[in-house]
Amino acid sequence: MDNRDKDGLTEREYLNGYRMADFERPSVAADMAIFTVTDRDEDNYRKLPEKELRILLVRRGAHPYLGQWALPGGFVRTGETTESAARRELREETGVADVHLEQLYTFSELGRDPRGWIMSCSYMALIDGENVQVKAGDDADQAAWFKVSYRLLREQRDRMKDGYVQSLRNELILENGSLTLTAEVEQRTIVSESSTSSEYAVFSNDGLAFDHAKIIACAIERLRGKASYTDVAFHLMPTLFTLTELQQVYEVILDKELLKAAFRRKISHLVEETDHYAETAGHRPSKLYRRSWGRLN
Amino acid sequence: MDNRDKDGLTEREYLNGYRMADFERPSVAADMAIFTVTDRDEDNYRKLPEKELRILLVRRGAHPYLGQWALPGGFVRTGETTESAARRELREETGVADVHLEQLYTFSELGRDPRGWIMSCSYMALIDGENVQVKAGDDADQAAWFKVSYRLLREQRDRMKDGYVQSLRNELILENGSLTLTAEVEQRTIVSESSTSSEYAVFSNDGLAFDHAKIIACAIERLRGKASYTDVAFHLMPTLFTLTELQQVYEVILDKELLKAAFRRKISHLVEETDHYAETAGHRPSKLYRRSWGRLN
DNA sequence: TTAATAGTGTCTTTAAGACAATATGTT
DNA sequence: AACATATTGTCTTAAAGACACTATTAA
Repeated sequence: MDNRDKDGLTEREYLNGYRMADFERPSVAADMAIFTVTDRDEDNYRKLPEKELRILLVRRGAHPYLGQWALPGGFVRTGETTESAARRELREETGVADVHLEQLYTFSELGRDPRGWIMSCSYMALIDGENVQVKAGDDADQAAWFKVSYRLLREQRDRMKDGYVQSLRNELILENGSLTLTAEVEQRTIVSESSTSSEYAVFSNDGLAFDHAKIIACAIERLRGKASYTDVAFHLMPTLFTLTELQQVYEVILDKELLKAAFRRKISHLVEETDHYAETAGHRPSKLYRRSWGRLN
Repeated sequence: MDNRDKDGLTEREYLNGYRMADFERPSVAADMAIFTVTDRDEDNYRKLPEKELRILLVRRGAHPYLGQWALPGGFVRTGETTESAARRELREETGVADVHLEQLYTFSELGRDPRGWIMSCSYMALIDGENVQVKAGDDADQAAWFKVSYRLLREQRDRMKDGYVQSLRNELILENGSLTLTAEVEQRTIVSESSTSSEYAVFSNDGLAFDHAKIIACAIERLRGKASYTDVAFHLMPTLFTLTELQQVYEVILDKELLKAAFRRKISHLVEETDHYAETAGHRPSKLYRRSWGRLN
């Protein structure tokens, strides 16, 4: 380890004399798509409540994008990793510490923030519905949970000489009470012999700050993807739950109905019965299950 | 849009007066795991050559990690996105422009670079074997293609009160001629009711600079994952190829043998026959296929 | 003819889709 | 009994695994 470089310096000597080169550096922010699933109030008390996927947004009280809604987030500070910055913001915003957090993507397009050169390392967080301490809906921090809808509007595929271009136009609708934010996000994928490249473009955008519509689209697609081949969705569940609730959570994530019998077969090895039953309401009560740590695959 | 903030400023006024806050900012590098697949020379000319997965590494000519091997990469400069920085480095390093490039993960652990606060936004690139202009093996830029082997050494799962901890210890071996770099990378996943978190730790490391063993592990796992449910692997193929070659490429990526009949069924809708045949060598010649742009799913 | 690979056929196993039948609470 | 959901059974369909058989070339 006392290798010497072309100037005859050891590593220690080199580093002692090292000044971080004097070029401009970007700011890096950690922004988060925090999801939870909640019950929608049901008029008929004998019917089961429907589930809704919700995301936490914060109303901006300062320029830029004053008054618009943004993902919770903030700059990564000295001594922090992007993940610890995300956790700090999460704690500040929701008071919850123990949540599922995973990195999504780092956005670095020029001009994504009018204040200057700012990258966003984005994260997805999942919180179980019962842990959602309010701080939502109240006006304290101007944070609120928005119901999420993300649906394919148009699909187009154009054949090229050596490949094709595929455009998936999705409509993102975020609702909180009478407040509705909408955006159209297009995912354009160019596939050729030598490469596949995919990027998001925001078409219309009503009420969302920065490029956060892109980040939200990216998060939803990640959530859908992982829900179908991993067990992340369990992080949206409370400790005890019924199989119907579990299925509803999958359905609201995937935005698609599932067959009951097949669903139960598929997740049977991930859960185990308990002795408890759901407090019933006008019909046969269902067993409560918990997540099983037996042998998963 | 002439919203005024609490100081009575419009957005334009605010931005004109805005100085990027004076806290320290990180440097951001773009580092790349560039893969290709090449033939191994075969002694018996009647046998088919085996395929090898290879990765491009660069020998460091300066501190830190002088003399060790690193992923190609460099700092993101003003006016660049992380992706354009990656493309620039790729062009400088290989001369190839049109390759498959996808973002992997942003590493930001403190101390990952002794020079200071430096994040790495990592990318995976795939180049088809025939496009690999040398610049490999030659000593020009001290860049070389290393054969990749990444195998599970040990798997362990410890049950916890509300979850489990899983450790997957993998051995990474990179070979170029008589030069061998090795590292043991452990992926530790902690699964609890409320979260799943996964991180890499490097145990032993012989010859790889920085935390690049982690990045390489991450890239290999991404490549394996995507190969099994997308068609990225085609980006490692030349325009015309035999089905056996295609299968070999899948096998070398997944590090596992596949059944011929099943494999052909599975990829049949992704390829189309041509009139050409492989130049034969002591046995029945095989048809050449090309990628099909018909209807993919 | 033999070595070696190319290409296909088919039986089995497993998982998913579809849908119906039965069970058990409350009102 | 009627309502509403819970839970299970089973037939069908589709995909994957396993393995063997036939085909075709050069040496």
